[in-house]
Amino acid sequence: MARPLSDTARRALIDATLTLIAEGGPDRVTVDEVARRSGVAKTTLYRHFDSSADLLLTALASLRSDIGAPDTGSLRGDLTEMIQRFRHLANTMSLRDIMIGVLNRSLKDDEFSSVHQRLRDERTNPIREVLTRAAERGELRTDVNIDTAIALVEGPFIVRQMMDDVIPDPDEADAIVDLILHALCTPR
Amino acid sequence: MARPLSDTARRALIDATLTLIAEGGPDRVTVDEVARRSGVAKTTLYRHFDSSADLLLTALASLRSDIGAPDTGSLRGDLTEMIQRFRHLANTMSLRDIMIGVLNRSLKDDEFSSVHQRLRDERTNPIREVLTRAAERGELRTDVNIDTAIALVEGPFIVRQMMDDVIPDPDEADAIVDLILHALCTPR
DNA sequence: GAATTACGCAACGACGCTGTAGCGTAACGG
DNA sequence: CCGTTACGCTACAGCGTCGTTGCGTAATTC
Repeated sequence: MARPLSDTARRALIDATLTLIAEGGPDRVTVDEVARRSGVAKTTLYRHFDSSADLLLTALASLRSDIGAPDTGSLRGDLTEMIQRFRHLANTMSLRDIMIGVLNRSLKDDEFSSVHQRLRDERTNPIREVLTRAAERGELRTDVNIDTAIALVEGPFIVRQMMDDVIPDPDEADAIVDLILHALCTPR
Repeated sequence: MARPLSDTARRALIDATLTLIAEGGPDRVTVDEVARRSGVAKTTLYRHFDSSADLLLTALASLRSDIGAPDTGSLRGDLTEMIQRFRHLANTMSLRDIMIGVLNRSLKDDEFSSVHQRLRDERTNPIREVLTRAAERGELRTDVNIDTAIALVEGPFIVRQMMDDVIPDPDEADAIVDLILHALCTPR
């Protein structure tokens, strides 16, 4: 009948939430802080979202960490390009805090498991794609399982980022790629 | 002069804390629950420990996740054995919850960073050891950097455990080891 | 055996956070 | 232009957790 929920307010809320997430992961998001930063009253926040979790999950749903699958013509080229994009993404937001925060919440809340799953897919799908193309080109040995190969590719980078809080520099990335290619490719 | 702090109470507290940690990670540890399970009064808990964090850190300090470095004579044998031990450890306690929980706390508390660091060392040191021995035996290519190799070895398992919540079964483990050996070893 | 002090218990205060109530104001739809 | 309803504000209730207080009891040291 009368005044509808303002889309501006909704966006401001989600934007503020995303900013907080990007700064330090989900744990840094509190309704008071979101309200303060967005300039939207807390009461209004609850008119737009059922709960703190609802807001957080909605914001996370619009958090794109997609890295895409390049097609340079060689597996080495594709991997190097993907690592480059990954480095850029990790410099844009505190990817580590986000992953750890989401992971931690997913221990207790299935809704967050889905978010984690989606983030995981956005990371592995491009790897699967470039590996599949490499296989079609005959670059890969025929006895390698694709899922195992994916774990081998992303593993070292996940470990360096999550465990050591270090994003491999280009040199180290090249060294890792070398090892990966040795593992996966037909000897020539 | 008179009655000293009871070592029995202290142990009961730490044991209860460790049990809770093993069950579901640090987040499951609350002073009330520790007091309840240990049968020790909460007031007594605070006579033994400065704070909840103090108790938790003390308990974590006595949490051994050491996996040791086997010496079977071959890199393949060593890795397979280590994976076996890892599987056993992960079945004994909720290793994933612990790692994630510690990691999450380490985002905000440096004391937990040290714990994470120690757990990390207990995991990587054995790998370093078996890799070094493999290098001495001439199994490894001479151009592989040891730290890069470590990341390559543990990466796939960390990913499978932390991200997928799956502990590789022996078959998958073997497949991963095959890839690792292809990456690291001299072609023969 | 006496002095000292840890222990258990129950209750409570403090803190950070989520979510709500009441009310005046202003924006939007008919 | 009028009715409806979102909005902002302030204050507050609720919840889970940590940490404390006061007190009676019992263990341990000298």
